Amino acid sequence: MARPRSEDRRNAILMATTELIAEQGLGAPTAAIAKRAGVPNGSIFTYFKTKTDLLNVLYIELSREMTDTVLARMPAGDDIRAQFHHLWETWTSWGAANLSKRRVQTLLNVSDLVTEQNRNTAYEYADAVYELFRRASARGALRNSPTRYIGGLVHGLAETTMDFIVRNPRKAQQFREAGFEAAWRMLN
Amino acid sequence: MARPRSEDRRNAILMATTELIAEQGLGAPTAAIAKRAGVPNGSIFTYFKTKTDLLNVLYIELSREMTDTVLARMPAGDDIRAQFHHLWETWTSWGAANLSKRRVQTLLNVSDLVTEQNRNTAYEYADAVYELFRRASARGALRNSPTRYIGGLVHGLAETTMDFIVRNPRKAQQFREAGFEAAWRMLN
Amino acid sequence: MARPRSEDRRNAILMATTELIAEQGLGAPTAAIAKRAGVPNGSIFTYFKTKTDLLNVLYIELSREMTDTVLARMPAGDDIRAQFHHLWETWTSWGAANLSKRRVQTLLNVSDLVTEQNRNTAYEYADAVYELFRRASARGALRNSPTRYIGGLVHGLAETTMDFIVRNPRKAQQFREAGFEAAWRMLN
Amino acid sequence: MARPRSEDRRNAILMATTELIAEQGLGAPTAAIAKRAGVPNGSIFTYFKTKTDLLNVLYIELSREMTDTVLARMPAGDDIRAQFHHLWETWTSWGAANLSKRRVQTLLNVSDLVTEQNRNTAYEYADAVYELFRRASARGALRNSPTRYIGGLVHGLAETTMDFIVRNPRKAQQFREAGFEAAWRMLN
DNA sequence: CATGAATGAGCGTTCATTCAT
DNA sequence: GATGAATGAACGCTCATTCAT
Repeated sequence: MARPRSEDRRNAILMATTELIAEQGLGAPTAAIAKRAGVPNGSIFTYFKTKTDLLNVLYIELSREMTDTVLARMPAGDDIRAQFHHLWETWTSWGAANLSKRRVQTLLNVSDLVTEQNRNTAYEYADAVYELFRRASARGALRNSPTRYIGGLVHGLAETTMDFIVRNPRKAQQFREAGFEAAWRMLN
Repeated sequence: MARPRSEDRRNAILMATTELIAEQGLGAPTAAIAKRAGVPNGSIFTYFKTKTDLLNVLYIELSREMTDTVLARMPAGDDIRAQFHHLWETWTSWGAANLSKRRVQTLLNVSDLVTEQNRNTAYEYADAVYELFRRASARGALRNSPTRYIGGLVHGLAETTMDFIVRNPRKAQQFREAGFEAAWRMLN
Repeated sequence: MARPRSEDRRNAILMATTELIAEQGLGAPTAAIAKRAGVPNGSIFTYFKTKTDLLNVLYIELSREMTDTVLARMPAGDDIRAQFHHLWETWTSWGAANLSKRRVQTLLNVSDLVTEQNRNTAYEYADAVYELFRRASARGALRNSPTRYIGGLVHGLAETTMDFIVRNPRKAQQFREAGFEAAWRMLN
Repeated sequence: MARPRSEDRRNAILMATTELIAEQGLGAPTAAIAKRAGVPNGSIFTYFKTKTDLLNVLYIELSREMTDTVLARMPAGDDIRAQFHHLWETWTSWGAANLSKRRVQTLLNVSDLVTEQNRNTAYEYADAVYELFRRASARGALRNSPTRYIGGLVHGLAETTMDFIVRNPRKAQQFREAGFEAAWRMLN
């Protein structure tokens, strides 16, 4: 009966958080976030219990968005190279096009604000991605390594590749292709 | 020219900084660092102009230590695989044995506190390392990629490998070996 | 005129307030009180104009309950000692059995939230009690002192006695008896 | 070698705290206290770790001051009535002359901010006072009651008496005398 | 130079009250 | 009337840096 919580406000806060964290780091003040989002500073805390909670939610949402992006329109069938290629392209494209989101992910990944539980949740959500890694590496040097380790390795390569694409966008295609080939060789 | 016991203090501060940043993140208060170092809190600012300056110096010192470590006892001659193997072993061993230092490096790498200039200085100091990467990849998929990019890719793999070694020390050798083989394939 | 289930809500709020103030002090948030009472937080302000108003009402209700308690089954007649004894017993028993209510009274008594007017209202409601004090002290050292002062003195003794009973319930009877005798001597 | 902590500043903070707590209650903001004391608001926390700590220190200091006051110039010898009278006079005089301090004591006494340990410290410091109570009541109704309980009873009487003196200063002498006589009878 | 107190802007969070639904 | 989100001033406390001693 009362005014319902507004999905828009919640999203505005999450977007503002992404922008400000990207600009100023994890220390970005909640008051500044609120201002950017166009809400009074107390409202942050009606939508998120603490700043840490806000950042955890953001972490989850960004992880999901990234996973959804790389899995969307994934080629069906058995052509693992094509599938891995699709993943690589959509991943690096998303990252290059979403600088703030990626920066926030990077900062949250190395911070100790995100709970282990939420890290696991994100991992599980990306199950299909890891399954792809596993299949791609089934006959290579990593065939006996934990899936999560393989995922970590690919993640490292993708991150570096996105960094260089962003720093030198004109050579984006070269980085993307060289990176893909390097990753594929690593797995095989 | 003589700096009485200054050098000791300076080092005490740098070590304390490493420990506290590793424990508490970049927000670790200078006063706490001073306390850990056993020096009065004002002293930090006689040895380093600002906290940012202190962190930049630390970044440089850690980079150098790491570079020195991987280059020490590097096999001479033409056996690039042996050389890369030596680098991989010393690197991951150093990282697994110096948790705090590595954590600080990670935090500083993603922070915007370290100046571009200092990042370059560290890069240049590691020249021989990058030269090794270049030679190791001279005939592979990355043969036309910038040396720094290649270095970034290897760095990503090493980081991931150290993370997993630390998290599961009993399988250290397996991660180290699988990681080496994966990196080598990536380069070739 | 009919107030549907209002009376229930009002009482639920008053009870919840008693509990929470006892637990957390006068700073207990209205939102927490509402939650404890099982009503939406806005409801507090439909039943009470402000938090201060709520506390004033509570003060009055607690005062009345206490007065009613000590006067209930009061022996009729002229035996003042018996009457004072009845009052002493019921008072200290009520206090020992109603920790939260007594704690709230204590906090409100020393706060400046309760209006002078409401303090007077409570005093007047307890008229018969004070009259008993006056008669009990009619020939003692306090014979010329204001009734309210005498009441204050007895109140102080009763409070201390209840504190000690609560802290050491196994000796309740000893405190109650010694306290009674002490009070009686004070008055005579 | 550095600037030493200033006893003056510390005292200024304690005095300002006393005044502001008396005026506004325990919720008086530390910033307002600092302003009143003429120090920057951060200074409060160089002299006291937290607001709670400040209040605990204040509690102790006020307790000591009161104890010192009532014991100063205490008549030597065996005349217990004279000694108790001295205590009663100095106590009620001190209380009537130090409104703010007494108000703060009252507020702290019922708050849960003061630790049990500090309450005990204050109690122990007042040892000679309690010893006097014990002797004064050695043959009365309270002869078998714990000293601390007896002290509590006397405390209640003194508090009430001071309240009435303050509210009606012209009758101060009457309250003081009647109160003394009442207390003495209670004890005997 | 050594020391550690001084400084005050800034932070995350709370909360009584209002008011849109 | 019932509901609970909206509001924003206020709070206790922190901290990099300065500077009196």
